[in-house]
Amino acid sequence: KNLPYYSEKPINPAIMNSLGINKKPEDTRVVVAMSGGVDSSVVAALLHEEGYDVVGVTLQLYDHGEAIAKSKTCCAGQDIHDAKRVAESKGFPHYVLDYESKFKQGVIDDFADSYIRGETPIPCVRCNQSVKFNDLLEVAKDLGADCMATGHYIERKIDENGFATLHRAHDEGKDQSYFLFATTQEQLDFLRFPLGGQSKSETRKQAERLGLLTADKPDSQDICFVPDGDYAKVVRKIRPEAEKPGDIVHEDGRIVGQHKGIIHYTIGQRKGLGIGGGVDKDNNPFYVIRINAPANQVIVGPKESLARNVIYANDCNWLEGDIPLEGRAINLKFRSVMKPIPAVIYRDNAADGTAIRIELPAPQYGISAGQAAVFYDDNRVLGGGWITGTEKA
RNA sequence: UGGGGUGUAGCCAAGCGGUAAGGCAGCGGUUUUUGGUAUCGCCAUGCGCAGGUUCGAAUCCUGCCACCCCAG
Repeated sequence: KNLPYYSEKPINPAIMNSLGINKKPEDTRVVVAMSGGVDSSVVAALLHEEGYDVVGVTLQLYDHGEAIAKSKTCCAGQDIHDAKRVAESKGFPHYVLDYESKFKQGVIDDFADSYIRGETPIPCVRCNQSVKFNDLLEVAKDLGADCMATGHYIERKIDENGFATLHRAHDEGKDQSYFLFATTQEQLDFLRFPLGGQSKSETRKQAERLGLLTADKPDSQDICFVPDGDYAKVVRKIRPEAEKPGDIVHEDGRIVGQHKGIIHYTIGQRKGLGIGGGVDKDNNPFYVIRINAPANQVIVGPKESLARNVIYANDCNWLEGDIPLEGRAINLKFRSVMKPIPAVIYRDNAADGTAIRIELPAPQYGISAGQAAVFYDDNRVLGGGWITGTEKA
């Protein structure tokens, strides 16, 4: 499943429509994944304006009662109504699919279990990976679509051989490539990201020009299914047994405080530990260095103790022809908001072929298992994997 | 109850007669479709308590209290 995949038929740009399909727009059916926000609304309205056979689909992902009041959400409550009204106003069909149970199994449960293991999950990647680019994409195919478009800020380009490649968005501030590293070549062949080449402000302007009621909706942020920023509450609800208080242990072995339960912490975290001065000589702040889930301990230490120059990752997705065997120089992001840094990846032959070792020339801080390591060649997305551990060599 | 020491914000701590540094923690803002980081701002009308000296005391004096150490 993680083997490299190539399109059967290379695309000839000369005869393509704007979505890269060799048909007239009116004969091209495109399913637009509409979250209820500005971006996907614009995508749908724009394609409809171009004359495409647009079908809007919105997934209902989680509890609609609780989320209605929250403004920066997607895929629930008010957002579903907004998507529907955009479709109605433009006159293209729109469907709402109940994916609550799939979302719970594929995203929310994984989120909780990851925290319980002492990791730090990225539900947004899981969501793209499972519900959106797997399940919804299948639905789109069932609907007879030629492709599926989303409002993600990421660019899909056709290379000189006619194959689809992924690239960071032009609007660097909005680039979502970090959250889409798990997109497979097969999925990429079917997907379209019309906003990847434009800025958010352009999208807003288009929304206004098109008269969309979502034009002024705030950007979504935080985890969509966490209503008030209290993600621990979500974990607690699913796994009530998960929140056991325990010791905060200094890396030298001293017990320096009590924690509220491992799920409240992540590697690199400084705030919220409640450990005051006098523990160390210089009153330097403490950071979470490690989370020992079996012992129910949070291990803290000075910032230097966070330094790492080796990262291990597995379940890697590769969008380039060859899965790198050894010593491929790439640029790395292990956080959504960071400038890519140089690194070298080595394939781990001992594992199933999707595990790798990453070496960093300069140490980095606060890298947590459960997060993603995403690889770039300049702006091209080469793929990425899930961080399983780190090392100070 | 012989000797010595220390008592400054939740914690560490500077100041040693001129009107309370700094750090940690905490709180708030900014940044951000993950956690987090980073960054900016706020945070002691009062220095164990009570008197006294002085124009002026956390700083000097007296008494008391508390804790620590060494002797018992």
